[in-house]
Amino acid sequence: MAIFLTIWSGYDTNLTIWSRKIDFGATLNIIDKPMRKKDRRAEREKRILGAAEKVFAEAGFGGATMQLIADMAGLPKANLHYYFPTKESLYRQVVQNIFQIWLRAADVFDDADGPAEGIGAYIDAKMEISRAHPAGSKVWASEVMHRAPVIQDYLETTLAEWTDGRMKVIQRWIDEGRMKAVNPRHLLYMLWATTQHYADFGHQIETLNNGPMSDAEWEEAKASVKGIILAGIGVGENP
Amino acid sequence: MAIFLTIWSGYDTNLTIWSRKIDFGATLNIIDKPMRKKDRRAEREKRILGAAEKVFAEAGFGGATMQLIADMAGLPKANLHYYFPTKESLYRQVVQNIFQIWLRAADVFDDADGPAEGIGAYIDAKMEISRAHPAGSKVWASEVMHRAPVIQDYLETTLAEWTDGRMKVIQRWIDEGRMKAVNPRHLLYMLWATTQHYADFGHQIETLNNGPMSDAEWEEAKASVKGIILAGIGVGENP
DNA sequence: GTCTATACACTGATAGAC
DNA sequence: GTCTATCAGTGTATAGAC
Repeated sequence: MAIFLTIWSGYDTNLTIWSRKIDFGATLNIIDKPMRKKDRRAEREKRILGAAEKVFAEAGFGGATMQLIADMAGLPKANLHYYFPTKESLYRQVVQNIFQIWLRAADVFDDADGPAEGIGAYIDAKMEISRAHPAGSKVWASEVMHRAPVIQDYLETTLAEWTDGRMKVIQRWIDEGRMKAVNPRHLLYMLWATTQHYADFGHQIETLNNGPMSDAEWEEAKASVKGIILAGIGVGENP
Repeated sequence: MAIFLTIWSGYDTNLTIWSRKIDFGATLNIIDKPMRKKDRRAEREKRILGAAEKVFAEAGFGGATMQLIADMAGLPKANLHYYFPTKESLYRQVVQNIFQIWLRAADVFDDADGPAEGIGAYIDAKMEISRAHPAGSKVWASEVMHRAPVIQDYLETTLAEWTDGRMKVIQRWIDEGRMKAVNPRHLLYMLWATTQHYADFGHQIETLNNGPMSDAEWEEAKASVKGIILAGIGVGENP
Protein backbone atom coordinates (compact mmCIF):
# COMPACT_ATOMS: atom_id res chain seq x y z
CA MET A 1 0.00 0.00 0.00
CA ALA A 2 1.28 3.43 -0.85
CA ILE A 3 0.62 6.56 1.12
CA PHE A 4 0.83 9.97 -0.51
CA LEU A 5 1.96 12.74 1.73
CA THR A 6 3.83 15.98 1.57
CA ILE A 7 7.41 15.96 2.74
CA TRP A 8 9.01 19.13 4.01
CA SER A 9 12.21 17.73 5.40
CA GLY A 10 14.70 15.08 4.54
CA TYR A 11 15.23 16.16 0.97
CA ASP A 12 16.09 19.59 -0.29
CA THR A 13 13.74 20.07 -3.20
CA ASN A 14 14.56 23.68 -3.83
CA LEU A 15 15.96 24.90 -7.11
CA THR A 16 18.00 28.05 -7.01
CA ILE A 17 18.32 30.07 -10.17
CA TRP A 18 20.19 33.32 -9.80
CA SER A 19 19.50 33.65 -6.12
CA ARG A 20 15.74 33.19 -6.44
CA LYS A 21 14.59 30.02 -4.73
CA ILE A 22 11.85 27.93 -6.25
CA ASP A 23 10.00 25.64 -3.87
CA PHE A 24 8.53 22.67 -5.62
CA GLY A 25 6.51 21.68 -2.56
CA ALA A 26 7.36 18.12 -3.39
CA THR A 27 4.66 15.55 -2.95
CA LEU A 28 6.44 12.25 -2.64
CA ASN A 29 5.07 8.75 -2.71
CA ILE A 30 6.43 6.88 0.30
CA ILE A 31 6.32 3.12 0.50
CA ASP A 32 5.57 1.58 3.85
CA LYS A 33 5.48 -2.08 2.76
CA PRO A 34 7.53 -4.07 0.30
CA MET A 35 5.85 -4.33 -3.08
CA ARG A 36 6.10 -6.91 -5.77
CA LYS A 37 9.10 -6.17 -7.96
CA LYS A 38 7.09 -5.00 -10.94
CA ASP A 39 4.90 -2.71 -8.85
CA ARG A 40 7.94 -1.29 -7.14
CA ARG A 41 9.64 -0.57 -10.41
CA ALA A 42 6.52 1.00 -11.91
CA GLU A 43 6.00 3.11 -8.81
CA ARG A 44 9.59 4.37 -8.82
CA GLU A 45 9.51 5.18 -12.50
CA LYS A 46 6.31 7.13 -12.01
CA ARG A 47 7.82 9.06 -9.12
CA ILE A 48 10.94 9.85 -11.12
CA LEU A 49 8.89 10.96 -14.11
CA GLY A 50 6.78 13.24 -11.94
CA ALA A 51 9.84 14.88 -10.45
CA ALA A 52 11.54 15.14 -13.83
CA GLU A 53 8.50 16.81 -15.40
CA LYS A 54 8.56 19.54 -12.77
CA VAL A 55 12.31 20.11 -12.92
CA PHE A 56 12.48 20.13 -16.74
CA ALA A 57 9.55 22.58 -16.80
CA GLU A 58 11.13 24.94 -14.29
CA ALA A 59 14.73 24.87 -15.47
CA GLY A 60 14.65 23.68 -19.09
CA PHE A 61 16.56 20.65 -20.30
CA GLY A 62 19.95 22.31 -20.02
CA GLY A 63 19.23 23.86 -16.66
CA ALA A 64 17.83 20.70 -15.10
CA THR A 65 20.26 18.44 -13.23
CA MET A 66 19.94 14.76 -12.46
CA GLN A 67 20.87 15.59 -8.87
CA LEU A 68 17.84 17.84 -8.43
CA ILE A 69 15.49 15.33 -10.01
CA ALA A 70 16.89 12.64 -7.73
CA ASP A 71 16.38 14.84 -4.66
CA MET A 72 12.82 15.62 -5.78
CA ALA A 73 12.09 11.92 -6.20
CA GLY A 74 13.83 11.00 -2.96
CA LEU A 75 16.38 8.68 -4.55
CA PRO A 76 20.15 8.65 -4.88
CA LYS A 77 21.32 10.12 -8.14
CA ALA A 78 22.85 6.87 -9.34
CA ASN A 79 19.46 5.18 -9.02
CA LEU A 80 18.03 7.44 -11.71
CA HIS A 81 20.61 6.09 -14.10
CA TYR A 82 19.45 2.58 -13.28
CA TYR A 83 15.83 3.30 -14.29
CA PHE A 84 16.67 5.74 -17.07
CA PRO A 85 20.15 5.21 -18.50
CA THR A 86 20.63 8.82 -19.66
CA LYS A 87 19.21 12.24 -18.95
CA GLU A 88 17.91 12.34 -22.49
CA SER A 89 16.00 9.04 -22.18
CA LEU A 90 14.28 10.39 -19.07
CA TYR A 91 13.42 13.63 -20.84
CA ARG A 92 12.13 11.74 -23.87
CA GLN A 93 9.71 9.76 -21.71
CA VAL A 94 8.42 12.95 -20.07
CA VAL A 95 7.71 14.56 -23.44
CA GLN A 96 6.02 11.44 -24.79
CA ASN A 97 3.74 11.24 -21.75
CA ILE A 98 2.59 14.80 -22.30
CA PHE A 99 2.01 14.22 -25.96
CA GLN A 100 -0.28 11.29 -25.16
CA ILE A 101 -2.38 13.25 -22.66
CA TRP A 102 -2.65 16.06 -25.14
CA LEU A 103 -3.72 13.81 -28.01
CA ARG A 104 -6.36 12.11 -25.89
CA ALA A 105 -8.20 15.42 -25.58
CA ALA A 106 -8.89 15.11 -29.29
CA ASP A 107 -11.55 12.46 -28.71
CA VAL A 108 -14.18 15.04 -27.75
CA PHE A 109 -13.61 16.63 -31.12
CA ASP A 110 -14.58 13.51 -33.03
CA ASP A 111 -17.50 12.45 -30.85
CA ALA A 112 -19.30 15.76 -31.36
CA ASP A 113 -21.97 16.24 -33.98
CA GLY A 114 -21.40 19.92 -34.61
CA PRO A 115 -18.91 22.78 -34.25
CA ALA A 116 -20.46 24.38 -31.16
CA GLU A 117 -20.32 21.14 -29.22
CA GLY A 118 -17.06 19.82 -30.69
CA ILE A 119 -14.94 22.93 -30.47
CA GLY A 120 -16.50 23.98 -27.18
CA ALA A 121 -15.72 20.63 -25.62
CA TYR A 122 -12.20 20.67 -27.08
CA ILE A 123 -11.52 24.06 -25.48
CA ASP A 124 -12.83 22.78 -22.16
CA ALA A 125 -10.66 19.68 -22.36
CA LYS A 126 -7.51 21.59 -23.28
CA MET A 127 -8.13 24.14 -20.53
CA GLU A 128 -8.49 21.33 -17.99
CA ILE A 129 -5.18 19.89 -19.15
CA SER A 130 -3.52 23.30 -18.82
CA ARG A 131 -4.74 23.42 -15.25
CA ALA A 132 -3.93 19.82 -14.32
CA HIS A 133 -0.60 19.47 -16.16
CA PRO A 134 1.01 22.89 -16.40
CA ALA A 135 4.51 21.45 -16.09
CA GLY A 136 3.88 19.00 -18.90
CA SER A 137 2.62 21.75 -21.15
CA LYS A 138 5.74 23.80 -20.44
CA VAL A 139 8.04 20.92 -21.26
CA TRP A 140 6.18 20.43 -24.53
CA ALA A 141 6.41 24.13 -25.35
CA SER A 142 10.09 24.21 -24.54
CA GLU A 143 10.72 21.15 -26.70
CA VAL A 144 8.95 22.74 -29.68
CA MET A 145 10.66 26.10 -29.14
CA HIS A 146 14.03 24.36 -29.27
CA ARG A 147 13.12 22.91 -32.67
CA ALA A 148 11.84 19.59 -31.30
CA PRO A 149 15.20 17.79 -31.07
CA VAL A 150 13.52 14.78 -29.46
CA ILE A 151 9.99 14.53 -30.87
CA GLN A 152 10.40 15.85 -34.40
CA ASP A 153 9.17 12.51 -35.76
CA TYR A 154 5.93 12.88 -33.78
CA LEU A 155 5.33 16.30 -35.30
CA GLU A 156 5.82 14.93 -38.79
CA THR A 157 3.68 11.81 -38.38
CA THR A 158 1.14 11.68 -35.54
CA LEU A 159 0.54 15.40 -35.14
CA ALA A 160 0.46 16.06 -38.88
CA GLU A 161 -2.12 13.31 -39.39
CA TRP A 162 -4.20 14.49 -36.46
CA THR A 163 -4.18 18.04 -37.80
CA ASP A 164 -5.19 16.96 -41.29
CA GLY A 165 -8.08 14.92 -39.90
CA ARG A 166 -9.40 17.74 -37.73
CA MET A 167 -9.06 20.25 -40.55
CA LYS A 168 -11.27 18.01 -42.68
CA VAL A 169 -13.90 17.88 -39.94
CA ILE A 170 -13.92 21.67 -39.65
CA GLN A 171 -14.09 22.07 -43.42
CA ARG A 172 -17.06 19.72 -43.54
CA TRP A 173 -18.88 21.80 -40.93
CA ILE A 174 -18.17 24.89 -43.02
CA ASP A 175 -19.40 23.22 -46.21
CA GLU A 176 -22.58 22.21 -44.41
CA GLY A 177 -23.12 25.83 -43.44
CA ARG A 178 -22.90 25.08 -39.73
CA MET A 179 -20.17 27.62 -39.02
CA LYS A 180 -18.51 30.64 -40.58
CA ALA A 181 -15.97 30.02 -43.35
CA VAL A 182 -12.67 30.44 -41.49
CA ASN A 183 -9.27 28.93 -42.24
CA PRO A 184 -9.37 25.58 -40.40
CA ARG A 185 -5.60 25.44 -39.91
CA HIS A 186 -5.39 28.83 -38.23
CA LEU A 187 -8.47 28.07 -36.13
CA LEU A 188 -6.64 25.02 -34.77
CA TYR A 189 -3.53 27.09 -34.06
CA MET A 190 -5.71 29.57 -32.19
CA LEU A 191 -7.26 26.82 -30.09
CA TRP A 192 -3.84 25.46 -29.15
CA ALA A 193 -2.37 28.90 -28.48
CA THR A 194 -5.18 30.22 -26.28
CA THR A 195 -5.63 27.11 -24.16
CA GLN A 196 -1.95 26.31 -23.65
CA HIS A 197 -1.22 29.95 -22.81
CA TYR A 198 -2.89 29.43 -19.43
CA ALA A 199 -0.28 26.76 -18.62
CA ASP A 200 2.84 28.05 -20.38
CA PHE A 201 2.40 31.66 -19.26
CA GLY A 202 0.77 30.70 -15.98
CA HIS A 203 3.40 32.57 -14.00
CA GLN A 204 2.72 35.81 -15.88
CA ILE A 205 -1.03 35.36 -15.43
CA GLU A 206 -0.55 34.62 -11.75
CA THR A 207 1.53 37.76 -11.33
CA LEU A 208 -1.00 40.00 -13.12
CA ASN A 209 -3.80 38.27 -11.20
CA ASN A 210 -2.09 38.82 -7.81
CA GLY A 211 -2.18 35.12 -7.05
CA PRO A 212 -3.28 31.74 -8.40
CA MET A 213 -6.54 31.52 -10.32
CA SER A 214 -9.48 30.31 -8.26
CA ASP A 215 -12.04 27.75 -9.43
CA ALA A 216 -14.38 30.59 -10.38
CA GLU A 217 -11.61 32.36 -12.29
CA TRP A 218 -10.85 29.22 -14.26
CA GLU A 219 -14.52 28.95 -15.17
CA GLU A 220 -14.46 32.61 -16.22
CA ALA A 221 -11.37 31.95 -18.33
CA LYS A 222 -12.96 28.96 -20.06
CA ALA A 223 -16.16 30.90 -20.69
CA SER A 224 -14.21 33.86 -22.09
CA VAL A 225 -12.18 31.75 -24.49
CA LYS A 226 -15.21 29.80 -25.65
CA GLY A 227 -17.33 32.95 -25.86
CA ILE A 228 -14.98 34.82 -28.16
CA ILE A 229 -13.91 31.91 -30.37
CA LEU A 230 -17.37 30.36 -30.82
CA ALA A 231 -18.83 33.79 -31.61
CA GLY A 232 -15.87 34.35 -33.90
CA ILE A 233 -16.75 31.30 -35.98
CA GLY A 234 -20.46 32.10 -35.96
CA VAL A 235 -21.76 29.47 -33.57
CA GLY A 236 -22.03 31.49 -30.34
CA GLU A 237 -25.26 31.65 -28.39
CA ASN A 238 -25.59 35.38 -29.12
CA PRO A 239 -24.10 35.67 -32.56
CA MET B 1 31.52 51.26 -43.37
CA ALA B 2 30.15 47.91 -42.44
CA ILE B 3 29.46 45.08 -44.83
CA PHE B 4 26.89 42.43 -44.02
CA LEU B 5 27.60 39.05 -45.45
CA THR B 6 27.02 35.43 -44.70
CA ILE B 7 29.97 33.48 -43.38
CA TRP B 8 30.13 29.75 -43.88
CA SER B 9 33.68 29.12 -42.77
CA GLY B 10 36.06 30.38 -40.16
CA TYR B 11 33.70 29.92 -37.26
CA ASP B 12 31.70 26.86 -36.40
CA THR B 13 28.28 28.25 -35.70
CA ASN B 14 26.54 24.94 -35.35
CA LEU B 15 24.88 23.87 -32.14
CA THR B 16 24.61 20.15 -31.56
CA ILE B 17 21.89 18.92 -29.27
CA TRP B 18 21.62 15.17 -29.00
CA SER B 19 23.18 14.52 -32.34
CA ARG B 20 20.85 16.85 -34.27
CA LYS B 21 22.74 19.76 -35.73
CA ILE B 22 21.20 23.18 -35.79
CA ASP B 23 22.62 25.54 -38.36
CA PHE B 24 22.22 29.13 -37.39
CA GLY B 25 23.25 30.31 -40.84
CA ALA B 26 25.17 33.04 -39.11
CA THR B 27 25.02 36.47 -40.64
CA LEU B 28 27.98 38.34 -39.26
CA ASN B 29 28.79 41.99 -39.43
CA ILE B 30 32.37 42.34 -40.58
CA ILE B 31 34.29 45.57 -40.19
CA ASP B 32 36.65 46.59 -42.95
CA LYS B 33 37.71 49.94 -41.54
CA PRO B 34 38.58 51.11 -38.04
CA MET B 35 35.69 52.86 -36.32
CA ARG B 36 35.61 55.40 -33.59
CA LYS B 37 35.86 53.73 -30.21
CA LYS B 38 32.25 54.33 -29.25
CA ASP B 39 30.92 53.08 -32.56
CA ARG B 40 33.11 50.01 -32.34
CA ARG B 41 31.89 49.20 -28.89
CA ALA B 42 28.24 49.72 -29.85
CA GLU B 43 28.67 47.62 -32.94
CA ARG B 44 30.27 44.75 -31.03
CA GLU B 45 27.64 44.83 -28.33
CA LYS B 46 24.93 44.71 -30.94
CA ARG B 47 26.59 41.76 -32.65
CA ILE B 48 26.96 39.91 -29.36
CA LEU B 49 23.35 40.61 -28.43
CA GLY B 50 22.14 39.33 -31.78
CA ALA B 51 24.11 36.11 -31.43
CA ALA B 52 23.05 35.71 -27.82
CA GLU B 53 19.38 36.13 -28.70
CA LYS B 54 19.56 33.30 -31.20
CA VAL B 55 21.52 30.95 -28.96
CA PHE B 56 19.38 31.60 -25.88
CA ALA B 57 16.26 31.03 -28.00
CA GLU B 58 17.53 27.77 -29.46
CA ALA B 59 19.13 26.23 -26.40
CA GLY B 60 17.55 27.97 -23.40
CA PHE B 61 19.57 29.77 -20.74
CA GLY B 62 21.00 26.60 -19.25
CA GLY B 63 21.75 25.01 -22.60
CA ALA B 64 23.39 28.09 -24.09
CA THR B 65 27.15 28.40 -23.71
CA MET B 66 29.30 31.50 -23.85
CA GLN B 67 31.57 29.64 -26.24
CA LEU B 68 28.80 29.19 -28.80
CA ILE B 69 27.67 32.80 -28.50
CA ALA B 70 31.27 33.91 -28.99
CA ASP B 71 31.63 31.72 -32.09
CA MET B 72 28.36 33.08 -33.48
CA ALA B 73 29.53 36.64 -32.92
CA GLY B 74 33.00 35.89 -34.28
CA LEU B 75 34.83 36.88 -31.12
CA PRO B 76 37.02 35.05 -28.60
CA LYS B 77 35.09 33.87 -25.59
CA ALA B 78 37.03 36.09 -23.20
CA ASN B 79 35.92 39.13 -25.18
CA LEU B 80 32.32 38.47 -24.28
CA HIS B 81 33.25 38.77 -20.64
CA TYR B 82 34.77 42.13 -21.37
CA TYR B 83 31.55 43.54 -22.84
CA PHE B 84 29.18 41.62 -20.57
CA PRO B 85 30.77 40.58 -17.29
CA THR B 86 28.54 37.54 -16.72
CA LYS B 87 26.32 35.24 -18.72
CA GLU B 88 23.36 36.47 -16.74
CA SER B 89 24.04 40.14 -17.52
CA LEU B 90 24.10 39.30 -21.23
CA TYR B 91 20.87 37.35 -20.91
CA ARG B 92 19.23 40.14 -18.96
CA GLN B 93 20.02 42.63 -21.74
CA VAL B 94 18.53 40.30 -24.36
CA VAL B 95 15.29 39.94 -22.42
CA GLN B 96 15.03 43.67 -21.79
CA ASN B 97 15.48 44.45 -25.50
CA ILE B 98 12.61 42.15 -26.39
CA PHE B 99 10.39 43.60 -23.74
CA GLN B 100 10.91 47.09 -25.17
CA ILE B 101 10.05 46.04 -28.73
CA TRP B 102 7.00 44.28 -27.45
CA LEU B 103 5.78 47.23 -25.39
CA ARG B 104 6.24 49.62 -28.32
CA ALA B 105 3.57 47.72 -30.23
CA ALA B 106 1.12 49.02 -27.66
CA ASP B 107 1.12 52.48 -29.20
CA VAL B 108 -1.29 51.47 -31.95
CA PHE B 109 -3.71 50.47 -29.24
CA ASP B 110 -3.86 53.94 -27.76
CA ASP B 111 -3.89 55.90 -30.99
CA ALA B 112 -7.01 54.12 -32.23
CA ASP B 113 -10.47 55.58 -31.79
CA GLY B 114 -12.36 52.28 -31.65
CA PRO B 115 -12.04 48.55 -31.00
CA ALA B 116 -12.01 47.43 -34.64
CA GLU B 117 -9.12 49.72 -35.49
CA GLY B 118 -7.26 49.45 -32.17
CA ILE B 119 -7.39 45.71 -31.68
CA GLY B 120 -6.98 45.01 -35.38
CA ALA B 121 -3.85 47.15 -35.55
CA TYR B 122 -2.51 45.59 -32.35
CA ILE B 123 -2.89 42.12 -33.82
CA ASP B 124 -1.11 43.26 -36.99
CA ALA B 125 1.74 44.78 -34.98
CA LYS B 126 2.19 41.75 -32.75
CA MET B 127 2.13 39.41 -35.77
CA GLU B 128 4.83 41.50 -37.45
CA ILE B 129 6.97 41.23 -34.34
CA SER B 130 6.47 37.47 -34.25
CA ARG B 131 7.74 37.32 -37.80
CA ALA B 132 10.63 39.77 -37.39
CA HIS B 133 11.82 38.71 -33.93
CA PRO B 134 10.96 35.04 -33.42
CA ALA B 135 14.08 34.42 -31.35
CA GLY B 136 13.29 37.31 -29.05
CA SER B 137 9.75 36.06 -28.52
CA LYS B 138 11.09 32.63 -27.62
CA VAL B 139 13.54 34.04 -25.08
CA TRP B 140 10.70 35.99 -23.53
CA ALA B 141 8.46 32.91 -23.43
CA SER B 142 11.23 30.82 -21.90
CA GLU B 143 11.91 33.47 -19.29
CA VAL B 144 8.25 33.59 -18.26
CA MET B 145 7.91 29.79 -18.29
CA HIS B 146 10.84 29.55 -15.88
CA ARG B 147 9.01 31.88 -13.49
CA ALA B 148 10.70 35.07 -14.69
CA PRO B 149 13.86 34.85 -12.58
CA VAL B 150 15.29 37.92 -14.30
CA ILE B 151 12.37 40.18 -15.21
CA GLN B 152 9.88 39.53 -12.43
CA ASP B 153 10.00 43.21 -11.48
CA TYR B 154 8.94 44.17 -15.02
CA LEU B 155 5.94 41.88 -14.79
CA GLU B 156 4.88 43.43 -11.50
CA THR B 157 5.36 47.04 -12.52
CA THR B 158 5.50 47.94 -16.22
CA LEU B 159 3.46 45.05 -17.56
CA ALA B 160 0.88 45.21 -14.78
CA GLU B 161 0.37 48.93 -15.39
CA TRP B 162 0.17 48.45 -19.15
CA THR B 163 -2.41 45.70 -18.71
CA ASP B 164 -4.56 47.77 -16.36
CA GLY B 165 -4.52 50.69 -18.78
CA ARG B 166 -5.51 48.60 -21.78
CA MET B 167 -8.24 46.83 -19.80
CA LYS B 168 -9.73 50.22 -19.00
CA VAL B 169 -9.72 51.18 -22.68
CA ILE B 170 -11.49 47.95 -23.61
CA GLN B 171 -14.00 48.38 -20.80
CA ARG B 172 -14.75 51.90 -22.03
CA TRP B 173 -15.42 50.57 -25.54
CA ILE B 174 -17.78 48.00 -24.02
CA ASP B 175 -19.57 50.62 -21.92
CA GLU B 176 -20.00 52.76 -25.02
CA GLY B 177 -21.62 49.80 -26.77
CA ARG B 178 -18.93 49.65 -29.43
CA MET B 179 -18.10 45.99 -28.87
CA LYS B 180 -19.50 42.91 -27.18
CA ALA B 181 -19.20 42.64 -23.42
CA VAL B 182 -16.26 40.26 -23.04
CA ASN B 183 -13.78 39.95 -20.18
CA PRO B 184 -11.05 42.48 -21.08
CA ARG B 185 -8.31 40.58 -19.24
CA HIS B 186 -8.93 37.32 -21.06
CA LEU B 187 -9.25 39.13 -24.37
CA LEU B 188 -5.74 40.52 -23.82
CA TYR B 189 -4.41 37.06 -22.94
CA MET B 190 -5.96 35.75 -26.14
CA LEU B 191 -4.29 38.47 -28.20
CA TRP B 192 -0.89 37.69 -26.68
CA ALA B 193 -1.33 33.94 -27.00
CA THR B 194 -2.49 33.86 -30.60
CA THR B 195 0.06 36.30 -31.98
CA GLN B 196 3.09 35.00 -30.06
CA HIS B 197 2.17 31.43 -30.97
CA TYR B 198 3.38 32.09 -34.51
CA ALA B 199 6.86 32.86 -33.14
CA ASP B 200 7.13 30.52 -30.15
CA PHE B 201 5.66 27.51 -31.96
CA GLY B 202 7.05 28.52 -35.33
CA HIS B 203 8.91 25.28 -35.68
CA GLN B 204 5.75 23.24 -35.21
CA ILE B 205 3.87 25.44 -37.68
CA GLU B 206 6.72 25.15 -40.15
CA THR B 207 6.66 21.37 -39.84
CA LEU B 208 2.89 21.11 -40.33
CA ASN B 209 3.14 23.63 -43.16
CA ASN B 210 5.92 21.70 -44.92
CA GLY B 211 8.21 24.70 -44.91
CA PRO B 212 8.42 28.35 -43.87
CA MET B 213 5.35 30.53 -44.25
CA SER B 214 5.32 32.68 -47.37
CA ASP B 215 4.31 36.34 -47.48
CA ALA B 216 0.84 35.30 -48.60
CA GLU B 217 0.57 32.75 -45.80
CA TRP B 218 1.51 35.38 -43.23
CA GLU B 219 -1.22 37.64 -44.60
CA GLU B 220 -3.66 34.74 -44.42
CA ALA B 221 -2.61 34.08 -40.81
CA LYS B 222 -3.11 37.72 -39.85
CA ALA B 223 -6.48 37.85 -41.57
CA SER B 224 -7.58 34.62 -39.87
CA VAL B 225 -6.62 35.79 -36.39
CA LYS B 226 -8.23 39.19 -36.91
CA GLY B 227 -11.30 37.65 -38.55
CA ILE B 228 -12.11 35.31 -35.69
CA ILE B 229 -11.25 37.62 -32.81
CA LEU B 230 -12.90 40.75 -34.19
CA ALA B 231 -16.03 38.77 -35.05
CA GLY B 232 -15.80 37.20 -31.60
CA ILE B 233 -16.04 40.60 -29.92
CA GLY B 234 -18.75 41.81 -32.27
CA VAL B 235 -16.84 44.24 -34.44
CA GLY B 236 -16.15 42.09 -37.49
CA GLU B 237 -17.12 43.23 -40.96
CA ASN B 238 -19.61 40.37 -41.26
CA PRO B 239 -20.92 40.02 -37.75
C1' DG C 1 18.81 -4.15 -7.14
C1' DT C 2 20.84 -0.29 -4.49
C1' DC C 3 24.13 3.00 -3.17
C1' DT C 4 28.99 5.22 -2.43
C1' DA C 5 32.75 6.98 -4.50
C1' DT C 6 34.79 8.58 -8.40
C1' DA C 7 36.13 9.33 -13.36
C1' DC C 8 36.00 12.44 -16.98
C1' DA C 9 34.29 16.33 -19.71
C1' DC C 10 32.86 20.84 -19.91
C1' DT C 11 31.41 25.32 -18.20
C1' DG C 12 31.78 30.21 -16.63
C1' DA C 13 35.02 33.15 -15.37
C1' DT C 14 39.76 35.29 -14.75
C1' DA C 15 44.81 36.27 -14.66
C1' DG C 16 48.19 38.25 -17.13
C1' DA C 17 50.98 38.94 -21.51
C1' DC C 18 50.67 41.93 -25.35
C1' DG D 1 41.33 46.75 -25.53
C1' DT D 2 42.30 41.98 -26.98
C1' DC D 3 43.54 37.32 -26.55
C1' DT D 4 45.90 32.89 -24.68
C1' DA D 5 46.14 29.88 -21.04
C1' DT D 6 44.15 28.20 -17.12
C1' DC D 7 41.43 27.55 -12.81
C1' DA D 8 37.76 26.13 -9.85
C1' DG D 9 33.37 24.25 -9.88
C1' DT D 10 29.77 21.38 -11.52
C1' DG D 11 27.67 18.12 -14.65
C1' DT D 12 26.65 13.37 -16.47
C1' DA D 13 27.71 8.92 -16.12
C1' DT D 14 29.86 4.65 -14.30
C1' DA D 15 32.66 1.22 -11.60
C1' DG D 16 32.34 -1.69 -8.04
C1' DA D 17 31.12 -2.87 -3.08
C1' DC D 18 27.16 -4.65 -0.79
